[in-house]
Amino acid sequence: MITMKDIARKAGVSQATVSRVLSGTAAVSPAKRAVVMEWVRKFDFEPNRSARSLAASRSHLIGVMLPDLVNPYFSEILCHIERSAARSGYNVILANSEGSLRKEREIFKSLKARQVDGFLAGLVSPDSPVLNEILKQRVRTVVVTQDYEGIDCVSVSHFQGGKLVAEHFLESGVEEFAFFGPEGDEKFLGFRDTLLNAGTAEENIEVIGNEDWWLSMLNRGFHRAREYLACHKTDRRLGVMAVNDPFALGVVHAGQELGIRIPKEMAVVGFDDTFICVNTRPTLSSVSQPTEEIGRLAVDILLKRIESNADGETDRNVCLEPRLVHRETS
Amino acid sequence: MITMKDIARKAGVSQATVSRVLSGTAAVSPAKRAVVMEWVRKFDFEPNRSARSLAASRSHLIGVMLPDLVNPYFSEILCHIERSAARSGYNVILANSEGSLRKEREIFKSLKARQVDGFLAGLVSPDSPVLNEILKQRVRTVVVTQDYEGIDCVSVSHFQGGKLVAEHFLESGVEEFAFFGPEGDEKFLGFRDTLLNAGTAEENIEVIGNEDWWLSMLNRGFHRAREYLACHKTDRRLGVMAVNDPFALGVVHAGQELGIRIPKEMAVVGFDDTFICVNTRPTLSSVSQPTEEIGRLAVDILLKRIESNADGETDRNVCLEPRLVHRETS
DNA sequence: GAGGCTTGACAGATCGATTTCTGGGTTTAC
DNA sequence: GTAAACCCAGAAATCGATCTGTCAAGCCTC
Repeated sequence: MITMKDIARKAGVSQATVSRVLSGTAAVSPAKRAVVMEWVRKFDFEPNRSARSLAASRSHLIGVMLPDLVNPYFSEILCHIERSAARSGYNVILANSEGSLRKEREIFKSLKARQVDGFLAGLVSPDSPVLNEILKQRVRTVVVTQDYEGIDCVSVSHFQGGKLVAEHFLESGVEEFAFFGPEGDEKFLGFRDTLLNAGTAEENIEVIGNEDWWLSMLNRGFHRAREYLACHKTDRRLGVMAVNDPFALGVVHAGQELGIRIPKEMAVVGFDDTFICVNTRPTLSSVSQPTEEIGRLAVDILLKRIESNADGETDRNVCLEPRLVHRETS
Repeated sequence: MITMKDIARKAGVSQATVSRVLSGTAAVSPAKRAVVMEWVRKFDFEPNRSARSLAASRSHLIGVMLPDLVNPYFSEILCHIERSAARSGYNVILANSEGSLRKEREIFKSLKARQVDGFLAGLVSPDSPVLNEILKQRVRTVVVTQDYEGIDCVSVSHFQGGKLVAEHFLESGVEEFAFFGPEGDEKFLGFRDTLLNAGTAEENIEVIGNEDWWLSMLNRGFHRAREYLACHKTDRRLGVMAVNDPFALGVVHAGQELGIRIPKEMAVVGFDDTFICVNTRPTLSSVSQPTEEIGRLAVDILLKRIESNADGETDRNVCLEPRLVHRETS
């Protein structure tokens, strides 16, 4: 392997000078700079990043931890994160917590040991043990898709999203309501609050799938939905809100199999407005989140923290507005 | 930051001993080992990976380069790669080439500088400039989803996949054929070969979307399909094979908008059999690729190369068989 | 109990960069 | 004309681990 020392010897300068030329941290005379650059080009030299990280204690690496990689919502965010990071000369080290708090902790620990300059994390739940670490400022982190006090966050108000869906259902004459997803989810709270405030009776709001629902979302969603719908015969119009699009698709699919007419007898609204929505029949109504903006902003905020060493400042908490995209399932 | 030296001092042993305990490379007496481990736990110590990489010239990092992250096919593979790697104590550094040869080269160069122990790469095309680098064994690489001579590859025979679709179309009385995707694609070759061998006239086989089709696949697919179908009125049954599922969905969607009955007037088959297929109406026929196996095998092969230092051996070229999954669009 | 072998542990070199310290040579200032 | 300021560049320390060389201690064996 070719090192800076080699370049220095070839160019007849000291190693320090080569370093200065490459990192641009200090002035070097044009003449020497040119000689160095020539040899750098000749050998197609790239400085060893491990050595660089060690010496400078900056890795130009950001850790990205997400609870799921197959859900297109996270894929999209990941994609935009990677792009923004690459543009700024950072690489992304990816880890999937698969919805497990244990893995979340392990990942944090191991990536911290990798000297990542910062984290972008979609957390599994508000009970996540890594929240403490983040709060203690042990690792620079921007949380994506959730919103916590005292931490940099880029999120969409899920509460607001739930509210939008509830309002939409109420306007369109839905009388019974179901939420497919975990009860503690903000969007459910927004959904329920709005319904209750509008005078809906508590017993007309049901929650399905309140256990660990992350893995094999799709089949689970479909099967739970079929189960539920099969024994829930009624002639009042049902409105189902799902925790995400794949789940909503499972519900639609199950409904179709059982001969339930959509949206006449049952309205379904998903969440995240992933690209699936427009490519399914009927097209799926969903709550849209600006994934590009989320990814881009998260990286921006994190890099600003990193590069200005601005830890003391108050948290930059960006909350974007969701939008209900009304399509054929509602 | 707490280092091995600190642990050594606390435990009253030398740094080397701490290193041995942690990496298990040499024997240490149970007594000392216990003392060391105690302090490691007490401080929740993790050795600095940059330093470790530098000294051992092993990073336990693998670079994953894919041409697209939004297409669920790649998401799934990525997900399985990440999981397998994590299980073996490796982290994944992710880069998206976005279908650009220039980016592919840059990514390779920069990740090589990061001292990755190896690469998993889905290449953009057989002209990719990084193929040379790989062949020269400059970087240990396993190519996923394509098959090249003299390189470790894990792939599915796309040719065979195309053949399956062609046979399926022929059996079900399709008379005109279209392929949505780049002409050079192996699956198209398999598709066309089979058709020609069966006596189909060349002018009944059309290729649409022969330019750079990677970006914003979906809208492109839909619009191109609508364009094509609108001016392609005929009463002979049309069979469309698409280069991937999102693209196929675009075709279905376009067909529906134009009032074309599916599968009666037009049969559509996608590729990759991603989870979208079963969650769209009509359900989408597709050629299935075992993404889990691909991801797992790719990691296995790469790690075996890395850990046994077995560079000289012949390439391990795994070619998996595709399977046609027949659903409602055909 | 002397010599050979194994085992355990330390000191120190090393990996390949960054960065501080230092000093020679120039320019600016008064 | 001398002092102060400044710019460049080299030597050497440093980052935090791994790994080699060395030596002491313990255990057999004869």
